Amino acid sequence: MTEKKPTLYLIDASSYMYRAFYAMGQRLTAPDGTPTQAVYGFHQMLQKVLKDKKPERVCVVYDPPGPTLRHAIYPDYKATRERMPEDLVVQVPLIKNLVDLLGIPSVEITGYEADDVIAALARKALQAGMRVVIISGDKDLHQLVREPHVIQWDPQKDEIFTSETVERKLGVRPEQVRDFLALMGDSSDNVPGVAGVGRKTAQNLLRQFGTLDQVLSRVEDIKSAAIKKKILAGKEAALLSRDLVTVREDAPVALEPDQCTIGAADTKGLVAFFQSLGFRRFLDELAREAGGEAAHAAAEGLQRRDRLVTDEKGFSAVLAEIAREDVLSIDLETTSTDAMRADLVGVALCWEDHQAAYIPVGHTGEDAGEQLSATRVLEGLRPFLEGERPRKVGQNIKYEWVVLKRHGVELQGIDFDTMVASYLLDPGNPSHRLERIVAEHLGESKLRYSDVAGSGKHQIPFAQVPLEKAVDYACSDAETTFRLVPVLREKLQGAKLENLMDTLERPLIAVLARMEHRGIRVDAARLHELSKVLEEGIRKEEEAIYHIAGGPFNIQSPIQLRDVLFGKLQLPVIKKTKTGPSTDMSVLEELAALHPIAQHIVTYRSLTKLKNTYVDNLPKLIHPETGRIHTSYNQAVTATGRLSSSDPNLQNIPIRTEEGRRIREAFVPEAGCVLLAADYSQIELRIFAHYSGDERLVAAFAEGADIHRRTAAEMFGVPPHEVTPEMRRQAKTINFGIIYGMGPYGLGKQLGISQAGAKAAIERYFATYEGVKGWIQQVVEECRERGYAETLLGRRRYLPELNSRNRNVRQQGERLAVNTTIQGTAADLIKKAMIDIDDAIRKEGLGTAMLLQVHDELVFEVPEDELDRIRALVRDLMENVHPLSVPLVVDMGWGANWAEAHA
DNA sequence: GAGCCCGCGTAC
DNA sequence: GACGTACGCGGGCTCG
Repeated sequence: MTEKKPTLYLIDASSYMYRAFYAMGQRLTAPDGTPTQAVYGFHQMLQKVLKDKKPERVCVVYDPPGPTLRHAIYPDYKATRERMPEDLVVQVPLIKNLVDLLGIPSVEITGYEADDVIAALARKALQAGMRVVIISGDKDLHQLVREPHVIQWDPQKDEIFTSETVERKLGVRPEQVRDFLALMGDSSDNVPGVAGVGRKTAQNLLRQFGTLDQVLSRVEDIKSAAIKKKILAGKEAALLSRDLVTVREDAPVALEPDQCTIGAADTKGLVAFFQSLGFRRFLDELAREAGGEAAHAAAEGLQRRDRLVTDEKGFSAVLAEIAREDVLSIDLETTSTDAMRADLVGVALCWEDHQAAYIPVGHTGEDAGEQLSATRVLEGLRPFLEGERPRKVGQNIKYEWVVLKRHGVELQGIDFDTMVASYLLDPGNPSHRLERIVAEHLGESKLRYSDVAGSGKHQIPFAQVPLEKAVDYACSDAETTFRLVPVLREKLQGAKLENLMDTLERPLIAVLARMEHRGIRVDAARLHELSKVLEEGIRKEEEAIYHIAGGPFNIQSPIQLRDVLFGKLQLPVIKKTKTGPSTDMSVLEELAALHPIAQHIVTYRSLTKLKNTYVDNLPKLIHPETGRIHTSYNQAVTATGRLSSSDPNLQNIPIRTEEGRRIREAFVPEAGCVLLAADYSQIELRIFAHYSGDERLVAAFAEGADIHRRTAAEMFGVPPHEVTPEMRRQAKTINFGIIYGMGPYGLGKQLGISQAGAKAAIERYFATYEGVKGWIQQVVEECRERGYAETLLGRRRYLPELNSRNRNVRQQGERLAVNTTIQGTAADLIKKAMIDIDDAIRKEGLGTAMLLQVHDELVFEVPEDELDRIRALVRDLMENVHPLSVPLVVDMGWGANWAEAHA
């Protein structure tokens, strides 16, 4: 039996600090706001090493602050590196503290990079007869690999680097890595390498000559004259680069491999440490594994105390406590994510950190046992829910509002919504789910819905979830929401977003809830008739298409359609998508000149679109009890601040075509009412004029001119009455294109003119409106400096694109800067108008209901005798929502359906 | 069969 | 690669 050689694990700290910092995908923070994601990720990495390898000898190696020997050789070494982000800088001492608390030895030597210290320690270990595992993802360290004695391992990607894997990855053996990097250079460390020699050439040279020295001494043997020339010219640079990339083994390390044993962890210290950073998961683990009394106590302290309330006694105790509180977090558990169809299953409440209560009212699982009735619970809670106090907070509390309203309770005193707050802090983030918000702002992981109810087809209704799990889940929702409130409020304050929250988004919640709850009446019979008409039209188009194509096929299948158009019929490919030739509208329009099938496909598409998306689906969404359609308005989706609408989306109901308008005819008012549509005329262009301050643009709006006609007249140098429809169309396209940041290419495509012609048109536009160009440049620059676009009411959207080194990405950022400022301001204004109008309607006790918002349009259901009053009120509040340097103008129409209201 | 992506088309 | 913001449909692919 041979004694197993001990192994020394050398951890390259910087590598994992940076990676954890950037790779988490989300920003974690401690309760006090300190960023923590690098600490979190670093600890995860350490745990993986400790658990998987149970190492006896470990050493964490840090990079020292300040210059190293390499800077003496080459002052520009790592000169292109950006400085360590401040959010990471503050985490470095935390990480060092963590390593010490865990009892893991560490070393840092002034003037020597971690790589060099690792090499020196590795050499010592080999001499002592040990094996070495280098823990790092860094390719510079590949040069030290000498299996079986030295290997490199990246625990995060679980990648092991041996001679073989290094060769597969880089195309050279580990001992050639330094020469390889010396030849090709390393842009991340600003190592120059030989100009003109890249990865491939470097590989080929080393394959032929073995080492850099051989390459340089046998330069005459290089076959390619061009490469020979580059090597001769770059000899100095190559030698310098080799000095830079070579890991040296002579760092003065006092620490001996034998001393690198893990000491006892300071459990008490770790508990305090994890507690201060809010790492509940690690605390739990510590309590489970270390079993220290202190850890148990601490985990206990952070552990929620959940109360399950199933009887009158428990419920009255809860009510008595709530009565004394200022803030109440509420989360309803129900049978559906659709608030208009949801029945109550339970109520979770929280009014104190780390404590929550769950009151089941509709559990049907085997373990359900005694429960209070929904009616009883709502009656008991009513005074608190319908009063201003306690103030109510929730995650997407609009949902609670609608469900409660359907259960006869009108929620008042909404104080805060964590979803909305998270959205305001970073509207570009695609998720504002509670689980993600908790991870980002509390640094905790949370029980997920799928953890208790399963997912996919295994998902069970919440009512059947075992009560114990249900309590845990519901309480965790209510309680984390409660604790998020002060954290998010402070962050809103820090970002100057508190006012936007308090005066716009929060008051909007109840307005939207009322709109959703009210819904809009839809004439199903009318849609049914339309469906038949469309069906007949579709049948005819199908027939024509099959006839031309010489047989039936699925026109809705892009693959089959491509086959017919570009295979069978040999039509030219105009445009390509990722997967093949495009068949979209712009392509078919071009093909229409060449072949009759194209027009039929366009018509077929438009008819099936209307039928499938709208006509046949809207009736399915009519609520059985109200006979109306209740869309959901999402307040936390768009990057610009607009609302979005879904289930169904009532913000993209057709209007531009005749058949499309037939669909709007099916949206009708209640008997005795009319539908009133009020839309802002050219709101985005007006905002653009306001911001740019361009005198002619402002004057045009001040005079009430037809802006597209005016633009055409100015650009083409003709009097307004001589502007042709074609000229006006071009001007209109440019007006919109400018807001979207459209370039000559896009404008040319859109107008069907040459790119040169489009370029000239844009130049004419800028010459006409002299203030525009300057404002665009100014707003882009401001956004770049601040890091975000800002709207009139202070809404922010972060635009990291503006500092990208990639030109395309940067230009994209510039378009976003302009467009978000405009679009987001329009969103601010109509949201404020909605709040003002809702207020006025309620104050005056009117019977009118706001039903829909379509970005620049509001739709109301108005009792006939209120129409005059409402028209005046809506116009006044919309037009005077906020003073701008141009007037805001509202167009209105009304009638017996939504189409008529637009006439 | 569920879940996801793609191409496409509707709105502002 | 080139014009911003959304939602949702049908086809078709992947995965279990």
